[in-house]
Amino acid sequence: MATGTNSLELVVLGLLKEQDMHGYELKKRMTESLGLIMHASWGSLYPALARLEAKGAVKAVEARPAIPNIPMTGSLGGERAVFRLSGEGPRGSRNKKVYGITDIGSALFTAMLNNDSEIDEKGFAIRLAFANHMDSEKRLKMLRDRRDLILERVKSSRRNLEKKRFTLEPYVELVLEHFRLNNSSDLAWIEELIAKEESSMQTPETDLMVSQEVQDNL
Amino acid sequence: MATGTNSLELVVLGLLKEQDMHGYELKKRMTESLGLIMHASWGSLYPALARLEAKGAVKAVEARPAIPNIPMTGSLGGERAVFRLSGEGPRGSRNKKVYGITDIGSALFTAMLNNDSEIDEKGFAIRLAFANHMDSEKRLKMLRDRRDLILERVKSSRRNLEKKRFTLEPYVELVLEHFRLNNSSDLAWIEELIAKEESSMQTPETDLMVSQEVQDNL
DNA sequence: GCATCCATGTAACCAGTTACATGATTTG
DNA sequence: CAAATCATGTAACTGGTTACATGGATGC
Repeated sequence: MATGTNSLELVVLGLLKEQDMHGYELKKRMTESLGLIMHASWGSLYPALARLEAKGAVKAVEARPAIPNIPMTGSLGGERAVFRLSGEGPRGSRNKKVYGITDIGSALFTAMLNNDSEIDEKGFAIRLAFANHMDSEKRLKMLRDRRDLILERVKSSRRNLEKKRFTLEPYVELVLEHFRLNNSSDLAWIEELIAKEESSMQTPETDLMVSQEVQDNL
Repeated sequence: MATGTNSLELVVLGLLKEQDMHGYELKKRMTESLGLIMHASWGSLYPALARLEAKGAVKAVEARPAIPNIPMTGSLGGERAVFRLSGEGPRGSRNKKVYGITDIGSALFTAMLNNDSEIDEKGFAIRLAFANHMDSEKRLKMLRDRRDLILERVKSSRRNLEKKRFTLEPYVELVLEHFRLNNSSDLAWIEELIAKEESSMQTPETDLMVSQEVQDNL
């Protein structure tokens, strides 16, 4: 069972990796930055958080540390600040349940992100959105898999159209044509990403994303 | 609840409108002609058929009386069915259960097709695919609604990007950019369809919105 | 005569939705 | 102090999925 393909949990973990947040904030942030890609309703977000908490992937923390200008280094193990921070979020804090990601959560995030069995459009977009947390081999593999999948789909559609023994209704033809165009455009985009990825592999040093990843794993 | 916007049922009815079919055939046909747009699994198709039958929207018929225009290789099956069938139930010669659409089904199809509350991408594509069964006013309304929705989405995304107080991860930016491009392309396509629809309507005295837009374009 | 398609269905599960229920805090 | 917004959650439902169970027909 590829039960690890829960996109929402992946996104929650990905956002909590950046900074501690409570549910409401999480959703706001989600729609603000990823709104075009995906969205979540309260009825899915809170249960997702509860599931993650039950797994030990996230845990409630007392307060949110100030938005770090510099990536934190020593946040592990030590108690988070018990004191109120003067310049914190726009609203005061009570009743809020601020979540932070745990080591288990980080591991789960990586596992979900690297889980190859994801195939659908949205899942791909989400994984790609967090692709700076993957190593470039995995990234490349994901891109190539996606390309192959689309290619296969297009080919099979063309095959079906050729051997078709029936007349398509006019609007079906229209929609199909548009979908084919979209597929081509997606394909071109992915090919471009693959090319970029490949060329950047040949100059492995000074890769921002890699160094970020290294930082994350510390 | 039964009035829901069930895409699968809509498609089933739409296909049965063309010709009588049994479940297996239905699915084959579905993936052959609409494969890029949607797909169904056995576990969803057969229950959908059962639901439609329970509603009286489809019923099992003996053989396929069918559409004479489209040459089919299924005449052999028809012969056999006629041969074996005398007092038997609607369940055909083999174990096949050939379905036909009823008047109720036709009405349901129209109702679903004209149901405005549909908003998501797939639902739109499917409705558009069967848009030759809508009258052109409804078609136009659907197209405009879709255009407005995408427009709104793009605007809101742009708004969020402007006021953003956080740094987007690099790949998020990348994916977002692609989604924005896709939205633009969709938008252009829909505008084109709208224009075509308007020009083919040629009933200037009735539709206020059309005349307004025509004025704008002058 | 055995594999492979054709053909129909059920059961368990899954990720998500809408609608509901509740209450705290801020602001005009 | 009322309205809006912030904030968290539950319940019932929806529209699917995969895996399973079964068996007839075809073809090699």
